[in-house]
Amino acid sequence: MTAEKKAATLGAADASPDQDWPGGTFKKYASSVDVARVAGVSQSQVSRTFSGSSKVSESTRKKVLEAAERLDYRPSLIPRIMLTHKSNLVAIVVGGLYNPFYSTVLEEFMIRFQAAGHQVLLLHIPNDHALDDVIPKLASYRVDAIVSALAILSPAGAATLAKLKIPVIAFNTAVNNEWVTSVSSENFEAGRQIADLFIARGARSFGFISGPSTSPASARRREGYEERLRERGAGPPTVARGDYRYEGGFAAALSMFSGPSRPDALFCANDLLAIGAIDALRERLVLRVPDDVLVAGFDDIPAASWASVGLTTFTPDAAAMVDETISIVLSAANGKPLATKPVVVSAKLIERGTTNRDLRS
Amino acid sequence: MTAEKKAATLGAADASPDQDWPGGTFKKYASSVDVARVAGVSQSQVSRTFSGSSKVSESTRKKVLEAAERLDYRPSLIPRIMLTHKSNLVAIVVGGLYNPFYSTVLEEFMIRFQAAGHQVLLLHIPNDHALDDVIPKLASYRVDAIVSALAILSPAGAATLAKLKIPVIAFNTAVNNEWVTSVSSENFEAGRQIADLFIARGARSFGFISGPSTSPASARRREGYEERLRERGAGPPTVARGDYRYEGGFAAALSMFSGPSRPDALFCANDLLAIGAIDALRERLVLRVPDDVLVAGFDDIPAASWASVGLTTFTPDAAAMVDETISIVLSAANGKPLATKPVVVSAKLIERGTTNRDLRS
DNA sequence: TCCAACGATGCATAGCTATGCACGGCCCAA
DNA sequence: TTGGGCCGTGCATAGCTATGCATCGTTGGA
Repeated sequence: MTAEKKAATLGAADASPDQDWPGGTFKKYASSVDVARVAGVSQSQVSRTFSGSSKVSESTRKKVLEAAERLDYRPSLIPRIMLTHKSNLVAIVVGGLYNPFYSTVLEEFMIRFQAAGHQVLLLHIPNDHALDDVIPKLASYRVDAIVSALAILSPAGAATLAKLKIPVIAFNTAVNNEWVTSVSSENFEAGRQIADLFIARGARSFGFISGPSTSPASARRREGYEERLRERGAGPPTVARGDYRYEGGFAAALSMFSGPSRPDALFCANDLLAIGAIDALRERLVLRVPDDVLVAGFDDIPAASWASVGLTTFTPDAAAMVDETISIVLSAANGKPLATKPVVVSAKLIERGTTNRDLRS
Repeated sequence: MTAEKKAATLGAADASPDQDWPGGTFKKYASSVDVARVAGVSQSQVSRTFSGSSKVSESTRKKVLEAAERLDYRPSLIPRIMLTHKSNLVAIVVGGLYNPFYSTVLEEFMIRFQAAGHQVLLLHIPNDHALDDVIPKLASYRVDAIVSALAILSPAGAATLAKLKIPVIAFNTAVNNEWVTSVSSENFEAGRQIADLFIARGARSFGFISGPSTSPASARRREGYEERLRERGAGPPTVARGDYRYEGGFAAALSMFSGPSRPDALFCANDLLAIGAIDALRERLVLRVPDDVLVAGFDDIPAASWASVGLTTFTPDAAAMVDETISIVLSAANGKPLATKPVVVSAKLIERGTTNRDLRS
């Protein structure tokens, strides 16, 4: 028993690491040094055993693994982060999870990042003004990249993030600069497609329920919708503002249909708005969908395919968006700025019951 | 310019930290040493400036902050973790986010943990057999606590987690041992309450759609339901197995109502199952809810209060559950085992349209 | 005027792992 | 027998911050 150097040698007297230091510091985990002492080898060999290096003999490996087992040793990643300047941590910033679309995307992200050997640090931001509060934390944990799944990321917010000099991938937002790139679904084209579908179904007057005024995705969907309506010679849509939530769609539809112009086709900036609007039409205004009003949304959340809803909508190919994001993150190594153009993935129209009627017949 | 010790002195020649070392190592962030060099003070004073210690003069503080600004310096938390054995990281393990209840809870957690100065490491586990894969990661990142928001955590899984000697709080699961404690909603009592409600509404024959067979929450809800039915002299409920998803409720209701016994009151282990069942009844079997069948669920997800659904259900007081969990985590310091009994928070019955009919009239 | 007290500063070190380098032993070929 | 690889091992150090301790200069009180 050679316990001369340190007064307290962990594992020499007792195999349990739960003990107080003479100095008063509390030692929670066994270290590679402790394992080395118990196994009777050098710390180097412990490290090499766990890093899978070949430079360790079978007998040593066995001794090390036995000692590690006894001490419940698991190598810490923390020093490695210090040495390599890579934490393998990716931060995902989310605004709200009330929209199932974002839950789905978040789940997909987790699975993919974990498979790629990264861990996910999750941060919540009530509004993008609060971004400044979390910036220091992001930097302090030395995250390798930041994925912003905020519905809205203002240019100012993007600039704040860029100051960190950490690669940022913004989801569904058009901003991009040296450090921020974006991955979005095809919004403009979807707006055009739905206009064509409504017209093909015989609609004459049109409505649009938007997301928050600052949401670029909502704006693009509306622009495509309006452009195509104009091209086809239809009048401009009546517009009401929602907030991407069920209640917003409900209220917006109520006010829109109590006004002078009652559209017979209604495009909503996302599915939650659309479902809220449908409920307002059916349950409060006693209008039939699709017989009186055609309705379409965007996102293809699970509820859109419920039998009682059957909402026509767009599937944004979330898997492809996540794929693109991951590959950008993985290629953005060594702290160099991103050299990526904004990525746009297609959104596929899924027609269901809420547009399944020819209004002319 | 005294740059004798190190060949490459960051900030002495150039204020930008983006440069390659002669040694080849890439330096991504400025360190406190770099700041100290630029500010012309010792590293200690830089550290003290940022830790808010009072032992630093106004002039020094100013010089330090200026230099830090120029170098984009943000103190790293990594060395602190090494010194204190506390990472301020809390891992949240989730199984699936398809159930909006878990999204809501997760969001609540994030907000509360961030407010308490912790960061959230999010992990996804397809099934609790895969727990073993993430255990090493959890240990390697030295998380302070683990919150399991898995719908199901088997005793074996709990034992695996306990081996880590990290406090584990299991959500909605009854297991608990020296390292694992649980926070659940009142399930048994809810089952009893809904039996009383059904009987008060004049129901005669009863049904239950369960979650996965291994879910303790589902089992408890059923037990309370069956016990109270027995006490009130009603026959045992017809039971079908679902999987906590909409599709499972839909299929279970179809099969149950194509069988010999058609219940006129149906309790489902969660809201998604209930909504699936309602859609099957209304859209496929052309039965009316609540006129022909009363239906109730559990969780009070947002869709439960949609006008088109109006589902009678139980609100599990997620806020209280999160509160309890957080306080357990915060009190579980210094690697000591938990000394907490399982916590049970109440669930409040919310009656809506799907039970709003007296079947006798 | 002298000493105590205090405020500010710098030095040195802990904390843990990965890895370059040197060294010792061994085997094999010449 | 000898020398050149080669395998395995240990030593020493980088990486960054917090903090106990010693030092130094200053101020205030006796």
